[in-house]
Amino acid sequence: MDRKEIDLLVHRLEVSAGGADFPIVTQLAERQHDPFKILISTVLSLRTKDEVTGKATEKLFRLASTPEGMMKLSEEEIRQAIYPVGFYRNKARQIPEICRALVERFFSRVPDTLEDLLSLKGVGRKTANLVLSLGYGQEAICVDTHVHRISNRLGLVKTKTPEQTEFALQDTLPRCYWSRYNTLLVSFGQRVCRPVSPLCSSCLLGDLCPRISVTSHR
DNA sequence: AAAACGGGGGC
DNA sequence: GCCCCAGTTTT
Repeated sequence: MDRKEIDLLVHRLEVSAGGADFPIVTQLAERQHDPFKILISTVLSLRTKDEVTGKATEKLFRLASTPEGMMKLSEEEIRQAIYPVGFYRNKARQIPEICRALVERFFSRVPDTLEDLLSLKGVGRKTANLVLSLGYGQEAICVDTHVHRISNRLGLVKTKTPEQTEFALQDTLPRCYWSRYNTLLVSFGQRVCRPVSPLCSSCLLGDLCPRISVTSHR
């Protein structure tokens, strides 16, 4: 795919995804420039729907809004605040640990490099790249299941794992699109090009989509 | 009753 | 690479 086709693809994705008035885009924008909030809400969001995690994040931040405060919360307090995100074993336990690590190792600040972020227990490539992209305004490709699935569905990459997708997209997409592509594909993936029963009738990709029986592969 | 959900860790 | 984790909603 050459530069012109990529430009067109990104533009059509933008239109199909509903542009800036899509709730997720708005929500993400509101959290911008607060890396700590982005980090915590992303940990909460793992395998959980976004509307749920948005509310949970607000409730949790009402209890404590800094790493110092949050590391003192008990698992039970956190569990109550973040209901019903699920996966409490991981989340309610990891959040104070992450906060403690921030305080002890990073002067109570969220790191702004991939390596430092990945050193936090419970933070993987998806979370780390989202913090870089949204929290620090760096161009970073953040690959979740939506980005992985659709990038392959569109034939943009041919990869097996999310990590391979991340590197393949770095080779394929011009850097100026990296962060935009993240947000776009998440909206597009949740709203239009869903894992099952995709809404092809309201998709505007047209001939840019291979349209090989959409149900036959992810 | 299954599958799905902005994954990550341990091995 | 594979397996485990584990709660709520959607199909």
